[in-house]
Amino acid sequence: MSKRIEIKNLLEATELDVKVVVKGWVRNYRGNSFVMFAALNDGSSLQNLQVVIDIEKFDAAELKKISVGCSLSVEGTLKASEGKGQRVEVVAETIEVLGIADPEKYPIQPKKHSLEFLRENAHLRFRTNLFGAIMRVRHNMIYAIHTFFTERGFYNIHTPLITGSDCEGAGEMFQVTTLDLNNLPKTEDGKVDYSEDFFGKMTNLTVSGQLEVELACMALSKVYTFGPTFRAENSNTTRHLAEFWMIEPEIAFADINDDMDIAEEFLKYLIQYALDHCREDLEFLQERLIQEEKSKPESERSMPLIEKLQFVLANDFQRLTYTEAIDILKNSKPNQKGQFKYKIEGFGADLQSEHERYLVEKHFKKPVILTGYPKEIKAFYMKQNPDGKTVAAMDILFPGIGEIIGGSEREADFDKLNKRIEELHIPMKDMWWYLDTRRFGAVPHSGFGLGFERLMLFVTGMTNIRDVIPFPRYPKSAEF
RNA sequence: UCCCAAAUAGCUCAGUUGGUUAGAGCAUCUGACUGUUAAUCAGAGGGUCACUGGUUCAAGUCCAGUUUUGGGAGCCA
Repeated sequence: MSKRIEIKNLLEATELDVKVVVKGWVRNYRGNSFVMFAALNDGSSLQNLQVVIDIEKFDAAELKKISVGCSLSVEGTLKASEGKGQRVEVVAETIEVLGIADPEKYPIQPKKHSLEFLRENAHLRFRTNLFGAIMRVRHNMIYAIHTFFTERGFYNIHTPLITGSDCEGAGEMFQVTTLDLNNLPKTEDGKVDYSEDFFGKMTNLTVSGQLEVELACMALSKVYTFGPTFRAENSNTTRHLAEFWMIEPEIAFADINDDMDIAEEFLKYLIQYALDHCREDLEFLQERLIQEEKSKPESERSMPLIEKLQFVLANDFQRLTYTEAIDILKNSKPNQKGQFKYKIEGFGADLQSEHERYLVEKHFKKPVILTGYPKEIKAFYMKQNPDGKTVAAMDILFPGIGEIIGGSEREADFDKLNKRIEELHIPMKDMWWYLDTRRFGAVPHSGFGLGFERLMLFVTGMTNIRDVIPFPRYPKSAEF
């Protein structure tokens, strides 16, 4: 007998009445004392394949082993379905139960489960329609990211996950050590003696690959890093993870406008790719959202998922400066009526998520790119504008997500960068290598960071970031 | 970390002003039914009411602490 055929291919097959081998997991099992029906799924498609089992032809003890969650290998004939719910089905001739799933103990039922329950069973949640769809979309987005950059002459640089610099400034870090925590070597003044540690110094998991990818940029011109990043912030929200994946391109000879152009093109490319390659899964996700929002009043319901994605493609992102945004917010109704928790008084205010949401969801009603932030609220490496008070930073704000991309033109001038580092008292003794990019052949360059799971939230319409990554890591949670 | 809410059967939930033996639907098990679509119908089993302590004649219900979960905030991607 031939090799197994993936269910996706069988469902699309035009040649019927042929012998096939199909393998997968039973999603549903029902019938009567004469004929049983097993809905089989192998992950190749959202759709299940119906396996028809004529009870007379099989050993009763073997059939008894079949239940929801078990794995089967089936040989049979692909036929036009006699029933109404599907085009084709496989009439089984031999069935082997590869692995049983005790129905008293298997937690995934053929019904809707709460996302909380599935998070507690994250090891099994892949076996649901929802997480199958999410993981297929996730894979397609990963592939599209590499395709986008490859097509444009970018090189993928693997930046280190273990870093010896402690001044990246992007958040709290997880320490990496092989020292015996119960018996730490100490220096004469009583501090931990890191010269005894594996790397001979204190090391952490990276919070960003940007500084390293800038080094490669100063030779390869167009580069990107796409890897996991780690933040030890104690943040418990639907938008933060302790371990998440970030895409950080860095482009030589590009200014802040080039940076915005490519960031917008990038996001639109990824959304278009999802629409072109994940249609069935997106339709499923859309339907799920519609069902979920049925309890809400009509005015609070959001645009259907696919329509929302198409809307983003069809419209230019609204570009404006931080100063212009402050003006809009200052004069906005909620600000004047005191409906904002943090009132906008004028230049210098850090925008809170309520303000970003107002701009994106109420005022412009589309994605917004904000530029020219006050230097005080942005990172040290951003290019200082001639006005002496703002930097060439840009944030892309998406509805429902908030900041999806943060980027900037980098300060290429050694003296200006060094002065900023001194002003902020950043400990740069371990960062001599970064400053060398400005000492030797510095060029204007720009880049940005896209939080991959935030993109996934937008594309899938999911609302909790813990549901768009296979194994979420967040405070008090590293079970699976 | 802060604010608000919640934790009852495998799952989703109900449980009145504190008062006999804590309920339902789904799932599971048994049976019925010749093609089902989250099949249907009948019956059965299934509970340390998150944990610890307190108030009370009496606590799933009230109080305190702890843990976990959800929503929001901060930090950010």
